[in-house]
Amino acid sequence: MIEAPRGTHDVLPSDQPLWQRVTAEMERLCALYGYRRIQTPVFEAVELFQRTSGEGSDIVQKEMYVFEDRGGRRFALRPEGTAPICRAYVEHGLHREPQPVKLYTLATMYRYDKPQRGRYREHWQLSVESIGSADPATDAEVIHLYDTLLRTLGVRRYELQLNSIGDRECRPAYLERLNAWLDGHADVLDAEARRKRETSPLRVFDVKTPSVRAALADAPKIGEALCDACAEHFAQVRAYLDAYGVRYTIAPTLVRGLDYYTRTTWEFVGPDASTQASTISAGGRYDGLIEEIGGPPTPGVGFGAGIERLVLSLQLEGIGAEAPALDVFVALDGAPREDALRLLAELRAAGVAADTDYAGRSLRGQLTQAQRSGARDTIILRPDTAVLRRRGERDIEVARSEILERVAR
RNA sequence: GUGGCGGUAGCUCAGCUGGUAGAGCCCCGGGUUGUGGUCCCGGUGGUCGUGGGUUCGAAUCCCAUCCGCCACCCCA
Repeated sequence: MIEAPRGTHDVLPSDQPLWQRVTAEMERLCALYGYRRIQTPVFEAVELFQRTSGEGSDIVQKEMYVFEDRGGRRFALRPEGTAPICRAYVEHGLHREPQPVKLYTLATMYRYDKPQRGRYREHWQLSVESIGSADPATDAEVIHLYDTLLRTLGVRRYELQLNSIGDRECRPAYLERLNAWLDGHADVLDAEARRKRETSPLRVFDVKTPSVRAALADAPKIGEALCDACAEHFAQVRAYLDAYGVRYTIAPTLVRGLDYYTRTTWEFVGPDASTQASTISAGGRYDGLIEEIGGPPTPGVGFGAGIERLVLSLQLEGIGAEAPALDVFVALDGAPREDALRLLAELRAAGVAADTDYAGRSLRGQLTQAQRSGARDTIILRPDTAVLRRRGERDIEVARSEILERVAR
C-alpha cells in the first residue's frame, strides 16, 4: 500500500467546500485591496533562501528540501513565499512599475519538519507582499487585510501580537547591550539559552525555562531600544492600526525566525492557542531583502498565512461550508439509456447542473442517490413519459419536450 | 532530530490474562411507504500498518520499521 509521503496530505472532496470558502475569500479581499496575483516556481536556487532567510535560520539549517537536478544545479523546494516573490520583482523589473507593487500568491510551501497536527512538510500559504514603499501605512494595510479575512470568515478567538525589531541602525547597538546583559547574567542561562545566544541572540527570549524567563524580564528589549526613525515608524503603524480598528497586543519579545525582517514584525495566534501550531499567520517588514538578492535598495512588507491552520481554526469555531448541490438528477425507470444521456446534455448545455446513475442502481437506489446529490429536481424517465419530482412538491407528469423549461431557473 | 502514546472494515471503535475477527455508521439489494425520509430484512467489504521473532497456535507477547498524535524544537 503506497501512502502519501510523510507530512503531506490530501485535501479530499469533503474538505473542499471549506477550502473553497477560505481561498475564495482570500482572493476576493486581495483584489479588493488592490493586490495582484503572482505565481512563482515550486523550486528555486538554494542560494535565494540561504541568503535571505539567513544561514543560521532553522529553515536553512535543517528544514529545506534540497536537491540537485540532472544538470548538477542545486535547488530547494520553496520553504517560504517572500523571497521568491522578491526575486521575481527584481528579475522582471517590477521596480519600474508604480510603487508599491502589491502582490499575492496562493502556493504550497515545503519544510522538513517533524509532522504534527497543523504542521506539515507540504502546506498551503497565502503570501501577501507590498513592495517598494517604506510607508507605515503599508504595514498597517497588510495586517488589516488579514484581520479582515479572519473577521469575514467568522473567526472570533484570535490575537495579533505586534513588535518592532529595529533595523541596521539600531539593532547592532541593541545587540551589544543585550550581550552585555547576558554576559552579566551568565549564571542564569541554561544550555538552551546559551545555544540560542550562539545562533541568534534575539532568540534567547524564546526560551521556555521559567527561571530563565523570569531573569530575562529585566533584560533590555529591542522595542525599548529603537532608533528614532524606527520608533517613529512603529508609532505610525500603531496609529494606523488604531485607525483601521485593528486590535493588537504589543509583544516586546516577539522575534521571527528569518534574518530578513526589519522593524515591524507580527503574528496572528488562532483559536487553538494551546497547541504548538497556534500561529495562523506571521509577517513583517523586510527593507533589506531586495538589495540582498541583487536588486536596488527597496523596502517591503508582507506576511504568510497558513491555509490548513486557518481551516482548522474555522472548524474549531464551528464554521463549516455547504457542498455545492446538483440542480437535477435524472433517473431511469424503463426508458432507454440514450434518453437520459440526451437529456443530460441538454440540461448541462443550458447551464443546469445535472447527473444520473452510473452504478446500475435500482430505481429505489437511484432516488436515494438523487436525494444525496442535493438536487432540487428529479426527472424519472419512463418508456413514454417523464415524472418531475421537485423537493417538497407533488409529482407531476411532464412531456419530454417541456422538461428543460420546467427545470431551468 | 529527541522523547511519550497509538495504528483492527471506507469511518468510529470492541476484541480481558495468546486459541484462527465483531458492532454501529456507510455502501448495495429487498419489504413497508406518498417511488427519495422513517422502520424492518438481507448482503458486499478486513494481508488486524509492514517485516521478522517466540509459540502447537499471535490482532493479542518481543524486536525492527512505516505512518499518525502529543511534548520538545520550530514555525504557517
